[in-house]
Amino acid sequence: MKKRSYQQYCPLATGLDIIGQRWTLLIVRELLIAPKRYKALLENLPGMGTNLLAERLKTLMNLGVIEQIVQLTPCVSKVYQLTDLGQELEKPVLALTQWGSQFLKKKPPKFLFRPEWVLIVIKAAFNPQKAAYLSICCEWHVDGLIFYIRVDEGRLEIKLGAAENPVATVKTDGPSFAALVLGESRLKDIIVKGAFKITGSGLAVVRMMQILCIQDSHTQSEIA
Amino acid sequence: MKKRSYQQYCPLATGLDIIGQRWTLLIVRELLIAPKRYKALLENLPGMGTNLLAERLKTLMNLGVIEQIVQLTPCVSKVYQLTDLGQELEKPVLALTQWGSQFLKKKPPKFLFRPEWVLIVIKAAFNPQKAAYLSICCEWHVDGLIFYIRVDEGRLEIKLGAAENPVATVKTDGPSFAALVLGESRLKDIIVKGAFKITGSGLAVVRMMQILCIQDSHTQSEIA
DNA sequence: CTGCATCCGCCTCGATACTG
DNA sequence: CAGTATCGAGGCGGATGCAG
Repeated sequence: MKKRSYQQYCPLATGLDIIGQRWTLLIVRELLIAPKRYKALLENLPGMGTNLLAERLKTLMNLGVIEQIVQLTPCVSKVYQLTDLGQELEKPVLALTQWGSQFLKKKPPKFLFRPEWVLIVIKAAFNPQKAAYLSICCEWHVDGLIFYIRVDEGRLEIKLGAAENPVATVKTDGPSFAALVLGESRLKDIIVKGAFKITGSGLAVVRMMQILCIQDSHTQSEIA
Repeated sequence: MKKRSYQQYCPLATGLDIIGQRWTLLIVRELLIAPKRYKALLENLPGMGTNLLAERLKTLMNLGVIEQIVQLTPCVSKVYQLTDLGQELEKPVLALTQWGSQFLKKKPPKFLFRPEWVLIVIKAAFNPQKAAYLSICCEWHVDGLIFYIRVDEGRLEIKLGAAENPVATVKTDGPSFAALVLGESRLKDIIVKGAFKITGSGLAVVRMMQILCIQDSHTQSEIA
């Protein structure tokens, strides 16, 4: 039960002592998307032993990174969620996500995929400057997952669930959505393939995707 | 020799497959400060097996994160340094550093300490808005380590070595420097203790430290 | 002396089985 | 559903050996 520590008076080493072990940041990723119950975490983290998950959750709770609460909607259940301290891990997670995305392209398609993870990529790649003077809200249905993306006054909002007043609704499949966001496919090609069904303003969707797709760092620095 | 992978089509998981193993990000931290030779890395990472360091370095080289070059100054030697790809890890490292710094305060003083690490904290905590309209360059001698910090037009520059035209030169010890940057001691108290010797403009040093010290997140959000 | 490679004991991890 | 218990395998840490 004793922990392995770097024993260094350094914030990075101290942080890694807490969230640097295997699987821990992936647990945080899952909870950044939404609070989840024990079983849901296990399902999204295949390969992780159930004992290890239990121990990680216990440790993170002791450290005040996550907490366990009783959720009332949509049904009564015990779920784990990030505390404010844990929520502050969003910045590091997004930074690592942005860095890691350039290695993703040549990955075998056998790997596990969840459309929620693409939402993190969008957050990581978001550039407020590109979104200036735009105000769009789209609802998405990707592999059964429903969420909306709202861009307004240079701010980005992504939430699970249906939107209130979307200007467009898009239905597509996970791989197409990922390829689009990662810049591996063009919107035009995916629409032609028929994997993209738009209800409402198509122009709004086009505009939004111009903002959300990953750009290479050269392009980004030009704009900044 | 086979690697353990998360097998997920997710940028975060992919990134962690590369730099998520034990010690790897600390190697990156060392190389973010300056290129180093094998032995120097080993000295700054006590507890790490020499075999493990060799294997990590090899892996990182194969992945294009670091490279080995022949350094000519100050003496001819083979050193490891970050590639452009590796340099892009600065953002994640700084983000994790900022997060981890709030856990640092109650750490036992027996832990290993290097003044270079404080430089990363300064970079992580730097807020361009606070530095607006300021132009200061100070040279520091901390536990024998010489470096300078330049603030100019909202930009921060930290480099090892002597400054060209510093408005002030400060000599102090590592713990005082760390306590100051981490906001655990006030500049006044450290000067009174005699652990702080300023040559040149004392006001410049005071101004600069107001910028460089860690602020709690509440204060930062007020300014932003 | 630096820059690794080899060997070995141990701790962590991953899979399965089991319990409240 | 939410964990706990168990155990084999593999990554890690320390000591040592060796070549340039």
